Amino acid sequence: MNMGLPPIDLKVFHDNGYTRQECRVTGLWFWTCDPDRDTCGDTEEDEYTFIGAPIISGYDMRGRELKDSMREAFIGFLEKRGHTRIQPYPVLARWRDDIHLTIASIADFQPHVTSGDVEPPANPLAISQPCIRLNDVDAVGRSGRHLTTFEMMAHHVFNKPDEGRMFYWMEECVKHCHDLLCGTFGIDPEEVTYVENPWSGGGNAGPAVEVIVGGLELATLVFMNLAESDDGEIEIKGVKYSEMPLQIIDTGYGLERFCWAAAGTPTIYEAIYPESVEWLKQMAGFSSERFDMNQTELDSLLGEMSRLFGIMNIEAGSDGDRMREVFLARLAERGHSIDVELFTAITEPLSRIYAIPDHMHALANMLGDGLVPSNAKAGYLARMIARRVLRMRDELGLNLSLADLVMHHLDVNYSAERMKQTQEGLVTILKGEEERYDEMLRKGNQVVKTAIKDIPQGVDELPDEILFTINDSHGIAPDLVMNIANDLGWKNLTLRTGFNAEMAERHAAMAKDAAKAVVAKPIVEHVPSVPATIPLYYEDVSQQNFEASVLACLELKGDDIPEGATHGIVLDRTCFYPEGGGQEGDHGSLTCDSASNVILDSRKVDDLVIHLSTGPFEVGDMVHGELDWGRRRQLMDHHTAVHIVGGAARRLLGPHIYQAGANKSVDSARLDITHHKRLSRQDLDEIESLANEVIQKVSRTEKMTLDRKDADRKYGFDLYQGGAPKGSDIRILRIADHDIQACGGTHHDEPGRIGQIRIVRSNAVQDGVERLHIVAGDAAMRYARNQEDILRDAADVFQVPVEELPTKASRMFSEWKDQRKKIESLEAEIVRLRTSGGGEDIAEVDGVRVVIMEVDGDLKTMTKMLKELTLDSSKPTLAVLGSREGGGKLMVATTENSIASEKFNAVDILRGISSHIRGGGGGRPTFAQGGGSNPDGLPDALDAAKQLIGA
RNA sequence: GGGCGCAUAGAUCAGUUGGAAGAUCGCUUGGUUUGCAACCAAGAGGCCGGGGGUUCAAAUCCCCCUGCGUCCA
Repeated sequence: MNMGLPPIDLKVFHDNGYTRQECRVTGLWFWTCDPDRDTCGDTEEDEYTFIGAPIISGYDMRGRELKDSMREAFIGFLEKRGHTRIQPYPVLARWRDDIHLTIASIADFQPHVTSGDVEPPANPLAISQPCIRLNDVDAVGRSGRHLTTFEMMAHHVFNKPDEGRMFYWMEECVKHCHDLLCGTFGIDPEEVTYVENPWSGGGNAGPAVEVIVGGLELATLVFMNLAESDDGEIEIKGVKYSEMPLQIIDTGYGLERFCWAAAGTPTIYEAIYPESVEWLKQMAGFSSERFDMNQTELDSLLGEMSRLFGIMNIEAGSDGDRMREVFLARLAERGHSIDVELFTAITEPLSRIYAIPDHMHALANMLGDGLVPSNAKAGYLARMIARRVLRMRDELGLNLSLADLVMHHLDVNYSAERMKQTQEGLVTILKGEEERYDEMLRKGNQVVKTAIKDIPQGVDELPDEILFTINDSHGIAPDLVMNIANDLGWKNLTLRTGFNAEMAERHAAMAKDAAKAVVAKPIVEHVPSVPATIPLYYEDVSQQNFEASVLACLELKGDDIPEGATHGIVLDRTCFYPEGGGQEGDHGSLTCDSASNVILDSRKVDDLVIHLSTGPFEVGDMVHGELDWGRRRQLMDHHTAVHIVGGAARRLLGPHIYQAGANKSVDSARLDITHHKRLSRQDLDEIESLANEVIQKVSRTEKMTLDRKDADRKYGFDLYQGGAPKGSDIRILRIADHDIQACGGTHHDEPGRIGQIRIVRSNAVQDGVERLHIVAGDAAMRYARNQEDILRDAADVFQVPVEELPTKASRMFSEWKDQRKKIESLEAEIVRLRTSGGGEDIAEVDGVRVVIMEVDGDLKTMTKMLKELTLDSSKPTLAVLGSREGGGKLMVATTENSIASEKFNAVDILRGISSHIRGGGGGRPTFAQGGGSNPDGLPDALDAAKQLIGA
């Protein structure tokens, strides 16, 4: 067995004088042409060499202009060498269902191209793909090099050696890279090391080369030719792999890092966002004078710090205090002796000034692609970024809104032609986010106040549970809680070292618990190996019956089987549409000479349609299939209507409207759309009107099947509203220019057949996703009739015409309220009358008025009576009331703070007498109440009370 | 996708182990003042989100629904 991978020994290395060495620090093998070098370049001993001394020359510009030239140089170089330029994909990975954001250029081609099912858009190709990665979001601004959003420049090759298609492999790939670095960019070859470091992930692996330039990893070249396999002959990190037919070159060149190496600025942020950094420094009053330095001294210090950060690994959650000590000690070794205060005073504001433009860029990328902020899924990521910006803005004391920040960013750093969202839409969304953030802070203050009000002001720590709950449930981070508590007077409070790391661990543990995915049980145990079912429903959507032969008859399994269905029938062809794309499966019947069965549902398993039948057929039977056409037509009404409503919503509300889910049943349809605020009835009316206009105006829907590559190119990724489809052929439904999407459902050829569309109501599925409830065709009429029935029934109750229902109902309601109040005051009056006189119920014991009587009424009425009796402090009273209602009720009360309450304990008296009604009870010493299950014992209970008290 | 929290007067929110529905602001009326602000006094204003359950007793405990918030993946 061949353990591991062979050395990467290429002609291009030898031709350029490179030799293979083992790194003294990491133990990795690497190639270098510097005779003195014994480290691979990416170690804690290899400092950046380009700070203040650009390693790539000829790029004096900064910011957007620098990025544009660098990108152009890269792609232009590859174009000259036979690569085709591909336009970047969106940062929202809508063609995938496993990730929200595009995290690498290769993500564009996963899973269909990398699996070999679909041809790449070009081969070999060159691209610069905007990516977003939020794993290291805490390090952004602090490390000098981390970014949440960056462009991954790449050349990709998809080889199929078995089919004789081998474009190029390692040798040519590394040569392209080396020629680019040392030729086009003029980098000194001694600064470049190639580190052998096999790559593995997601079931694939292969040899890989990390390209380190001046101590910074500028690129990675991955040669993916292995797939996980139990009897594989190559082992990497304990997993066995074998070669696969598709061999892919996946490279990644960090555009921003090239820019940094060409600019030689203290941090990467000054290279790519220089105007923003300057602007924010000004706005925040950050200048060298503030630290008693001149600009040169400050720059030199920052450069030194950046070099140090480059070799010290700052991990989120590591011990900040210790890290800082080591850092400051090493900084002092380099002639920059500063104390902790100065260090903090410089790095805290600066890290925010650096992070804000990066975060704004990520926001522009995400929202620009039409993302709507939300409390779940990808939308949450955008909200989190927006909140981080707002938080940093507040900490910097900037008098700027999120909208101000984004406008500045678009103006200075962004190429607006990339944006699908309008600038106006962007500003509206961000204004909404800022309002929400302000509201969260306001509420948070209140929450903290309530949570800590019983905690003594002298303590120095808050219970962990309080901090966890406030963070998780109210969005107030622990250190913000400290600030708020401090303002409220708890001056000694501090946050325990490592608390934030503990909280992160806790969240990680929770996420682990939640990871147990529920997999739906298959409805058949074994999928038979018979030819794929031919779908007649695509050729003619109005075909209602057909002849077919039975290929398999299966036993049905699982919980998800309709009542009465016993067998799954597989035919060679069918008009039964199987459940899919939110459209429910068809019903109907199958008949042959010897049997006739009802079909209760149709499902798709792999490429077979399974007819859920009430009985079996023999394999080989010729059957006649008959569709429940009323049901199917209604489903088509609803499915087609959903497309039309979605298109109408997009046209009226904006380009961020995207389908987040849909369901089409017989009674109604649901369409979930992404939108940043709740829809009003007026919004719904407008969408409804436009949808009905479309039905009238568009005479035919257009259906076509395209190769995925052509579909992507022609219509873009908005096609995949219904989710990421599988396979290489994409069925497309087009309703004029109104709506175009990939969809495998059945639709009317003529939209007019729907008749009418009504949007019944909307509700929020989650923040940022609005669910529209739609009825169309006959269902719309049934719905309208049903509504009218409800109205008529309600009107009959009030005995008024339907038109007068609202007036009548509101008058009845206010009368009911008035009368309720009147009854209350009358009850009080009765109590006053009953308790004011002398009578046999009233006695006096030791100067305390004692009232013992049986009354009518429930606990609430009795409570009022007791109030009347005992609230007057000039007449100290002990009252015992009993009622026969609900099994018998007893109440005992004394006048508070009087001789009555001193002499008598209401709870004791109640307990002493409640046995007579077989019950219990309790309360306070001055007010007790109880009940039982023996109303007839009430007189005895009251007599017992008299004896007990001595009245 | 998973977790947590909230819903009480027109507004903002308290409400302890289940046992008498509250505060502040606003509102109305009266007083004070040339007038306003301020102040004093009195008063009105509650299906405690909806539905079910447990209990002698639920704003409070349990379940479901609706609306809202928030954290994590």
